Amino acid sequence: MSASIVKTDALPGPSMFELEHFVPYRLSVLTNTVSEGIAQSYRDTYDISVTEWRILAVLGRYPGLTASEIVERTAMDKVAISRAVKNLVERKLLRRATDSNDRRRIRLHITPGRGERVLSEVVPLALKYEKRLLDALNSDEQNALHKAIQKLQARARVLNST
Amino acid sequence: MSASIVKTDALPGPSMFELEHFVPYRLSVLTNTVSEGIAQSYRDTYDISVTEWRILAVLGRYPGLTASEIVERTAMDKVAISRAVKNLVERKLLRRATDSNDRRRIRLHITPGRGERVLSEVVPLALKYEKRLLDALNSDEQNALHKAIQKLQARARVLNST
DNA sequence: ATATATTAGTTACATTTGTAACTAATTGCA
DNA sequence: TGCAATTAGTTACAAATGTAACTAATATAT
Repeated sequence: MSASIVKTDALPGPSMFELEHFVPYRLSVLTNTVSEGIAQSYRDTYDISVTEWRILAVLGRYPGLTASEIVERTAMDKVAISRAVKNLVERKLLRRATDSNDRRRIRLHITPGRGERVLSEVVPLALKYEKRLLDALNSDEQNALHKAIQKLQARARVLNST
Repeated sequence: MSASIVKTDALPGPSMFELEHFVPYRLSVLTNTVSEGIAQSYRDTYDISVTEWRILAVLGRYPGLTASEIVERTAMDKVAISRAVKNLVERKLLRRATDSNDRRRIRLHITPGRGERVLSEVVPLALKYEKRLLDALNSDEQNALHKAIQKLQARARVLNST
């Protein structure tokens, strides 16, 4: 242990600012920690990125969505989705089907084989992580969290659009 | 508006999963929205990345930290910090000073000129965004949020380490 | 005292991500 | 009809990020 002593006080005034108390920063650190933890739980066994996992998850619930519809639903970037879909199709986790009414659109489905299997195995892992995470909060605290996320998300959208 | 009707129901069972209700996902979307909003508020005027802004903020509060000490405090990557510091030094927002007791270490200080000025202008922007964001919550809800973030962060750290 | 291990920070390279330009199909409207 | 504008998705290139190897300085152990 070295003897580095650090001055921990600085000028008061307008530039006084504690990053560790700054909510956007704390949210960012928390999100990164959680994402990293969940990715850990499936990355080694299945070889899936966060984007890929989200696409599988949303297509599991809403089969036949197009890439654009996934964009609308998930706030992910359309290029990111294009790339992830390409990869998932190559690995036979997804199947493409051109929409016969509008041949620009490509409907996406999880393959009955590999796709369904991977999804059915990864979903429980994700839910288990979420459960163990939320177990840190009692029921009231969980409700408060849900409400806070919902309200902050709505507010942030408004702030950014103006 | 085209006539694309989408099946919105899927098989029940273990793979049934609603991404939009999944807390890690909701946290991620919220964090991205908020980060984007704050970055917007200073990116155009000052030319600063999120990492650079965090380094300035923490050095404003704790002058003379080394890069490693910033790593410990901020959960940012040491390579990211090295690069950002290099950039900030080139732009004369930071000054390097080799520690005379341990010449591996480089103490970092915000420059009295440009550095202090940029920090003193960006801090209020960030705080203003935070305030407008948190105004979506009443005082009780804000306290609940703080508590939730703190507890979840602690839990996530534990989950990831095991 | 000297060899070995550790620590701070940087650099090089590969991978990922973002932005903009592009192709193909469809729509709107003159 | 036919031609401009829009939409879906991809591709190409640039910028950002991550991983690992590296240099320099210090600490440790024999």
